[in-house]
Amino acid sequence: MEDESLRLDNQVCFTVHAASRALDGIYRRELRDLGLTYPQYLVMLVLWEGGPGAADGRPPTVKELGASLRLDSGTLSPLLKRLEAAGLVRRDRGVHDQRSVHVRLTAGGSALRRRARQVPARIFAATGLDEGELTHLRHALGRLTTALDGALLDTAASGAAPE
Amino acid sequence: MEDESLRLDNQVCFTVHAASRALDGIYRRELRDLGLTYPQYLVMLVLWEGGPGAADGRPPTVKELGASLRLDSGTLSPLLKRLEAAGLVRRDRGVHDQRSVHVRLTAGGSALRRRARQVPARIFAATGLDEGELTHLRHALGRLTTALDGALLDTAASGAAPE
DNA sequence: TACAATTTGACTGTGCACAATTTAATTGTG
DNA sequence: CACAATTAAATTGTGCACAGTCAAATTGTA
Repeated sequence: MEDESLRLDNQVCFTVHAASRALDGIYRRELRDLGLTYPQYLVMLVLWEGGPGAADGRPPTVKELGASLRLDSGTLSPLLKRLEAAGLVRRDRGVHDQRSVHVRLTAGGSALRRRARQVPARIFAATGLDEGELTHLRHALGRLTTALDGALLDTAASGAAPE
Repeated sequence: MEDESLRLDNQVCFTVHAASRALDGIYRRELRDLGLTYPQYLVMLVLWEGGPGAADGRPPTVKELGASLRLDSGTLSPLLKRLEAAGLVRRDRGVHDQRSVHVRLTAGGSALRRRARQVPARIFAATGLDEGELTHLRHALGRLTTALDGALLDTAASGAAPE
């Protein structure tokens, strides 16, 4: 047989994967009435909060949205177009820098916030965990993600050491 | 402002999502040489273990594979076709039940196991967590997934209670 | 045997995620 | 001003995930 700890990390990876999909399933159900998917909901959350540049009155760019949610343009561009088609956001080229696309809520997009208010409570209930467990889980996953991102930066090095 | 615990669960959901993607990125790097994606690697792991019906000498069906990995045929069918195209597995209709498709390793698929042996250790190292933390995380995520799956079964009920 | 119900897997369409490339606009430098 | 380098989005292609639908095969029952 093999080292138990090696088996263990596979299982952890699997449970992270499974939990992510289970969470996606719950959000799918809770957001169906709002016509949103989970990633779309995340984008709307950021916009409802005022966006990454909430300090300024300026609406956030695609790049800023992507940075705060860790999504790239290949994911965000079509997603934002769908939100625009649904009448929830507007996309306008920047005045100063024509490369930038600023994303702002429409009246309909802002109005949706009220209907989305009950979503977190329902998700919280579905998790079956209490506040302390969620906090602990959040910290553990945060450390995990930070470590993984760090490991991913050391790309070229750490070549396959034989044996 | 709002209840802090409501904010918290959104963050947990986000960290699960983020951790899942970070993990996917690490696996992408570690499995590139083997020509596998993470879900494909999971399928190969199950097959290397002998499959869900390891007790019998019988190779597992697509349905059995899906049950053990929580993947449905819409995901598994094309995935297995890619593994077959890569020469790693063979798919044969069952003799007794022509509806079933049995999946078995080819010689190449079995041989790949040796090259994949070092993968778990590298992933384990990349997580930056020790065995105890991984165990704890695994249990917490397991409870979370179980609760979410349970909540997902109570679909029709729990209608939107207003107020 | 004939037929309805169930089971199984494939197929289609939508959407997320990421890598790689492309295009357009800006900035820096001579 | 001209031109190279950089930056921002969009686009393309591959693959995962799931809902919904479909066809084929089996099973149960009359």
